[in-house]
Amino acid sequence: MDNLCGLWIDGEGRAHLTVARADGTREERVEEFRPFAWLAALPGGEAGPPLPAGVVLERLKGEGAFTVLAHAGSPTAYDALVALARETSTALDALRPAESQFLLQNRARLFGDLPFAQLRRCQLDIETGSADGSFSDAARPDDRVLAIGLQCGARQRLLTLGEMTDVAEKKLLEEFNAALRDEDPDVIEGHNLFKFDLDYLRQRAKRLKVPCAWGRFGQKATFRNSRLKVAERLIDFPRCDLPGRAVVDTYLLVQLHDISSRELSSYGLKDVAVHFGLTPEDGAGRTYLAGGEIHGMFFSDRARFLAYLADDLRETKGLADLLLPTFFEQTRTFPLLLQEATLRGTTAKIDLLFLEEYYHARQACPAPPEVAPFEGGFTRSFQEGVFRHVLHFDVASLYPSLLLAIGRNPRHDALGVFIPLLTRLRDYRLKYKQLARTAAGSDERAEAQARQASFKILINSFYGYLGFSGARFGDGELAAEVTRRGRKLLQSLIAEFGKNGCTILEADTDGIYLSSEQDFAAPEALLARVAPVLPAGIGLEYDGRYTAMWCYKAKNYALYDGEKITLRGSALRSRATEPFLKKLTDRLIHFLLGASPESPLSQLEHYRTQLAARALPVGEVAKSETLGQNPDTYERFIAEGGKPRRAAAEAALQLTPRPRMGDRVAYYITAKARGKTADWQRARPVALFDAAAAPYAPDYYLEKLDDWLERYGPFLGVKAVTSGQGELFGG
DNA sequence: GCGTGGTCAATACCT
DNA sequence: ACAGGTATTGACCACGCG
Repeated sequence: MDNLCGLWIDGEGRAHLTVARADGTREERVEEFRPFAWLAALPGGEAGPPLPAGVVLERLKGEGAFTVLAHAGSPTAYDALVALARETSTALDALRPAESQFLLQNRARLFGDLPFAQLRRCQLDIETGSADGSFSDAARPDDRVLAIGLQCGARQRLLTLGEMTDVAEKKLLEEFNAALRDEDPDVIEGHNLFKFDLDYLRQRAKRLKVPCAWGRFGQKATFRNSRLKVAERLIDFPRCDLPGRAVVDTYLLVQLHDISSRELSSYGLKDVAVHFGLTPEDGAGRTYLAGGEIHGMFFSDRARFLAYLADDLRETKGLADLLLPTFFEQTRTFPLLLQEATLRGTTAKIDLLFLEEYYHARQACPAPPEVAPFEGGFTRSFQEGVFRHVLHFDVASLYPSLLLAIGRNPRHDALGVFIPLLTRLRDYRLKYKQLARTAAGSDERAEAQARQASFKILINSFYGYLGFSGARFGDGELAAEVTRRGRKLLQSLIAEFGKNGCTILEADTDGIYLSSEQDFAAPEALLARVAPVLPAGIGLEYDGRYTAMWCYKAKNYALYDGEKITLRGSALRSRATEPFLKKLTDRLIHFLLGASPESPLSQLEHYRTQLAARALPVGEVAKSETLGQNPDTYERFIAEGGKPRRAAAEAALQLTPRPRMGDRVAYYITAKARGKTADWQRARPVALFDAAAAPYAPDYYLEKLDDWLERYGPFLGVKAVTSGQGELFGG
């Protein structure tokens, strides 16, 4: 079986395919490609202007915003079509990139039945030096690329700079081009390679007049500014595309992974590698170099320098081993490139499956609908305080199950693609979930596990797709019907558990925490008594039990199972919280849940003393926030009198190089001064901490301790006392 | 100039 | 550019007070 491992549409409109042969080698083929686009009408009407040469129009079946399909025989014809559409004000909708058009048109997918282990992967990492010891900057002539590390399967190529000259650096960049050409990888992986490695190499290559010929078929890289949405925040990065290859940034994959796991405190390679167990916690066997040491080590101890580079490559590969298979699976499912699978959202992916059917059926396509705001899941905190004998139940795949139970396709899905697709994906997932447990080989089990996990994510996003105004086949009313049934269902469960003598503690969307001493030993029996209230096709599951639960507020609670503590909610685990307050809250929770005999109050007093003496490290008091906009944008905004001003953004303006949107900025608050009272006027980056000239303001942080006590004291039986500490440390 | 009480936007989190 | 719901924080404004 021939498996497609690379695809590129050239400027002449030809498709260049890289196909894996059975022996693992790669073969190139060229195929014809006819670009296409959807049009809202015949350009200029029935008696409109003549069509450009090479353009063929077809009227599509059915109703919809796009009733005409246009095929172009060449890129020139295609450009003429776009121009004609613009001149005649005819809405035109084209899939991007062209590679997706090709895949959709041929019902083809990348990788076919290629095992992940046979994907030709290459890790990349560069080390750079700076003439003056500061952070290396590609724009400075004398800051240089010292080494380029490539790891391709078992082969490692550590290319190094021969001498500190332009000639030598140019030679290094040329060697890199040659190495990539020889290894011919399907994928290039690196940690933060968009924002650092590739960007740095691009700048040096431009300066030294070396082409960035890193693509297949001898093609050059292209760069453009792009943006990725990771949960609530946007990340800005200079995207790099290589014809015929995928570029994968594990720094982005790690952040996408952390949306659901939320266990990472830093996204840096070294920390993440330890978290995932790729390197032992004590760093044994791993060579570490501080940023400032790298340049010197290149000359003083080359072996150590190279060991460090090799370890970076090893960790990067380990990360991609864990995080890339999901996207590899998606690429086999959707008509898109692997790189697109890592950088695009779920809407784009689901849209592609719809459009593939509509294209081949020659059916008119809708435009995305208006979606009115609608009510979501039922959420309520029923109790506050500490409870014992806690059980957790939840409904299995609530929203997908409800969608299938309703069985209705979105309003504009004339072909009825949605429900059959969801059914098929669910059946696939169940099949692979089974295989992940029972398959003979461990590789096979891992592959099945990756598939089922990837399908799970996809299935769960179908509901969100319906409610999104950018989804071509969205249907807000159907989404609203799903949540309405979900609320009703959860409330009937709450009532039923109540009838069975349980104390309901907290309910959120599809799950219920309750306390019941008599059922604690036999939760399955309780489940059997309650489950009959559920409609067919909806299953309730017993998910776990806990010796104690502290209920704080809606969506904010802590669980203790006798071994470990689980925290939920922004109040209890926000990464923006000052570390010393976070530690205090952790102590409180351990104490309340019976995991520790020590009251947090002694620690609180300790903090008071330390703060007063400014003995607490600045890292303990600093807040760290993710930037929601670029510092340059913020600067322009305030220059025009924009408000409100923000402490984190003000701190970002003080840093060089300036951080970007999506980066985290840690800052502390300095002393109050005349005309400088607000936080934003007193904020200073931790990176610029100066204990003598700009120490932190103890009174500011002592006040935070008072606020903490006022908020959490009642759970310890402490009445809130307002102290006058603030006056003692002013100025 | 300073505290207070209210609104609003931004951020981080949950299912 | 998948959804809505909740908690928290800080900026800002109007206000009263001195």
